[in-house]
Amino acid sequence: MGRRKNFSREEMIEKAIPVFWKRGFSHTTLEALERATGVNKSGLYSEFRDKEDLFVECLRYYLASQAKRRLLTEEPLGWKNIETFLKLGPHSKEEQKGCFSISSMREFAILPDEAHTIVAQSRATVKRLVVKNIEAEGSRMDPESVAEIVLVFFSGLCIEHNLKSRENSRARKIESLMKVLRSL
Amino acid sequence: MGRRKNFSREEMIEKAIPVFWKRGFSHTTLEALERATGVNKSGLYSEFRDKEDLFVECLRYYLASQAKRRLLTEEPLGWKNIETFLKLGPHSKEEQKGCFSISSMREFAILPDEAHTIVAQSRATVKRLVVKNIEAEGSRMDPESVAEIVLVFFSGLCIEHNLKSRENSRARKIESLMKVLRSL
DNA sequence: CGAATATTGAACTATTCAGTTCATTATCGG
DNA sequence: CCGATAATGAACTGAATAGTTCAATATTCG
Repeated sequence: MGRRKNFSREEMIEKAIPVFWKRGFSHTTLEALERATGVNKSGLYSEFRDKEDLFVECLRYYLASQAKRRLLTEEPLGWKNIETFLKLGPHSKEEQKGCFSISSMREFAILPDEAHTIVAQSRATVKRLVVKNIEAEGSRMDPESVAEIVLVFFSGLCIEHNLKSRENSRARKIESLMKVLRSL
Repeated sequence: MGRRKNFSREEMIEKAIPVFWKRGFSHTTLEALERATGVNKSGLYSEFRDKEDLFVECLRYYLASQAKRRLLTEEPLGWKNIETFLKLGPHSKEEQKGCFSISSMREFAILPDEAHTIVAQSRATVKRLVVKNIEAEGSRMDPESVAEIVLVFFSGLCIEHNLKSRENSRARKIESLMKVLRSL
């Protein structure tokens, strides 16, 4: 045997995500990725086909790790989960604002179809979970319709993280929506 | 006198908008701008300081032209205007999906502060108009809160235009929300 | 026409960046 | 310690791209 790797694929992905997240695909340079991961181009290209491949893997990994948070599967199902999803789903760190997946939608025009597919799939899954939580509350309105409202609102929240608004203003918006939803 | 210009600043801006809108600032090349405007670099740089300057002017122009549509000031004020705003505000053309202003939010990290200011201002104006329309309906809920829901929902709708969903699915979402709002 | 003025296109520069190559260095098992 | 193997860093390549310059060309007014 020879020398062992001292970085893992997973570590690289984890460290690359904030870079892509903040700067977008187009504006992220290989140099920035080297700096963030601590792995130079040689290592980078030994592990990933190219920048695009790394990006897609980041997206995949991000969505998987979001799913692991189980924001929408906590028992008992209901409005509380949806509120948590809206409050804790979008991130607020300087390097990671909103949702990586929603942010990358803006670049679909220049991203491979795969990115599109991954995001669409994850979106479908989230929607199903939201529907389940609404059904559990037995609302008078059609759960599908309410779920769609929640998802669009989530996307809006995420993208608005780019605006310099205060944390409590976001919380207030979520509370307003939740008040409306619970009254249905 | 000498030869007259055969392009106007305004024409250039109008033709540049779809390019920036579709590809984003970062991924838009000068060559693409030359092709779209029919004006070559010389002319381009005689009229604008640089690519960034042109982008900011596009943003400004876009927001002014959106305002001119008066989607939210049609008398009588009320839910109907808000519905129109949600339905007709976001565009659906291949080159112009959603809202140019919302889309450019994704690139705030690499755009001049001016872009941020312009968008924030326009947003404040739109919010005030939405509030007025809600007040006109005399809803039981706080108009400010409802307006915020509408704006976040609008942002969400715009960004979701990047997804390949059908036109009628968008219409359905808007109708669901309007049904909820009118019931408040 | 001719002087004045403006546009245009093309060539040029300098920089940035994705991606490649390779010689050097480190670490492994035996 | 040795031979095998793999990571590493640095130099390199080629293409793309923002921005500049300027000579050639077109248009205007008198």
